[in-house]
Amino acid sequence: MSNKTRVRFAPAPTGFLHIGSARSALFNWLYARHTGGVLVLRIEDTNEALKRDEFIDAITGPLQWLGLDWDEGPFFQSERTQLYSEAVEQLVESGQAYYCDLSREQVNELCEAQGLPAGYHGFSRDKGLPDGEGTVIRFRAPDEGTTVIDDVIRGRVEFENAHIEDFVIRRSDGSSGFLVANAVDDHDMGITHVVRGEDMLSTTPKVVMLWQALGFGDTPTYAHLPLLVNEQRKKLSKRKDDVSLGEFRRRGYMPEAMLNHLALLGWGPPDEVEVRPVAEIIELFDLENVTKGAAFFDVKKLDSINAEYVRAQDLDTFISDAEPYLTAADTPWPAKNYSAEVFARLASEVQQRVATHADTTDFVDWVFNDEISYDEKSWAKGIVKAKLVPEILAGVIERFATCDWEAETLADTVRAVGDDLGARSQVPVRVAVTGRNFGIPLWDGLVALGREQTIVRLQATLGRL
RNA sequence: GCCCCCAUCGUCCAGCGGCCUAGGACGCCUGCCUUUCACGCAGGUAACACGGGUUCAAAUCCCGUUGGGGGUACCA
Repeated sequence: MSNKTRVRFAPAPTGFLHIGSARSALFNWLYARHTGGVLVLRIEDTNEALKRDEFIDAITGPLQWLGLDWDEGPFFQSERTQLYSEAVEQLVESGQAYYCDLSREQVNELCEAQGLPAGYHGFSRDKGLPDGEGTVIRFRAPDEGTTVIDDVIRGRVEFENAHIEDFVIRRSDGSSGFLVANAVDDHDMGITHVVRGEDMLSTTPKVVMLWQALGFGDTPTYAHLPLLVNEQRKKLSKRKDDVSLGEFRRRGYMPEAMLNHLALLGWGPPDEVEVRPVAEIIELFDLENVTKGAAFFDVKKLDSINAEYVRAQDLDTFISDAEPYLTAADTPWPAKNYSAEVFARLASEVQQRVATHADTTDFVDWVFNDEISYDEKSWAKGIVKAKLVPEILAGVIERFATCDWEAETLADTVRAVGDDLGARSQVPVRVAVTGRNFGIPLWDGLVALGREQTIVRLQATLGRL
């Protein structure tokens, strides 16, 4: 094997991929690409309950969406159990592991009876118990010395061996635990750098102990990434936090923007240019520059980055990316009202204003919907607080009845009405016709809406005053 | 409880002993542009957790305190 960098992304298939895992995958990928190395995808399904096919797509789908490709795998730990069993066997034979028939409850009782703090305390260590039903195998963790992790991000981290109890490496159902699988696979797959979340830092000495006990030689280099946290500064949780990558995709975020934002969580380019092509991120990325402190995933920032990516699209791409949201089943307007031609005329103005493609509907709903609803704030600001509104609306209605129904004329007409009255006429008209006091330029939309419908809305508003 | 990690604007990142009266981005606020909004442009608000050292010099190094987080399973 060459001296190429080999990293791995090794998620447990526990449902949808969340942004924390995606960030780990991304940093592994960036490092692999930056160094011209290899990214291995490994599914850690050592637990019987995790071996479910539908969970695999939940991992690979989002990775592909983000554009994170892997070079080897996916490998499934559930298909490699023989290797783990052999390793466990080797440890038992060499006296570095032993059988134990104590249940968790029994362990707790023993602790209490002997006045010991909670923990295992090697109760069965020297009993020479045989294998049997309900028996587990525990690793004989060294009692003295320290296990040192030279972490690329955190520096030297020391664990006193005395603090590490004899942990289970084979469960009572005969399956091997994740720690052995981890050591065996990282060794077998020639992993040179283990890049993962900081929540794994505490288990690292256990894996290192196994690694040494199995005679694997030098361990990989470790790099523990800062955690992604929620507003309460707690590790992101699937249950409590809004973290599904698929959900962000559904909400219309672009994968490039998501990737860009994720890359900025725990890392920053030396030149402080944040929004940039992935090729440049790869070029500039390095594990050495990864931050130590936990980072909060701020959707506001994502919105801003996404908006920048959207604005940078060429018009046709923007239109085709927005199209699914405009023709979805849940649009605010009846499907039959939608016109791709009309949208195409309004698209460039919409593109400048949306944060995501999904937002597109908010800017054109008034054109395609039969009726509008007035936004409360807009009504207050654009109608209640504006002056001469009845006069403006009446004036516009009168002239709209007969003027050319063409964008420039409509703009001039509204302006003229305002000028004649010495008032600002656009906002009241805008609220009357769209329901809001902000949005794309009115005129092309009005052309599409039609003279009749426009006048109906202006009169309806006048009627409400 | 025990073990481990972390600590610069509200948020994300820069700073790796002097260039820092701490820089950029997002957010927020103001102005310009524009008879809407947005974009763009010009400004503004806002941070080195605290206490001791070390040093001619500390946001940067060391120790402690406080605060936050992670781990403590026959989950990964």
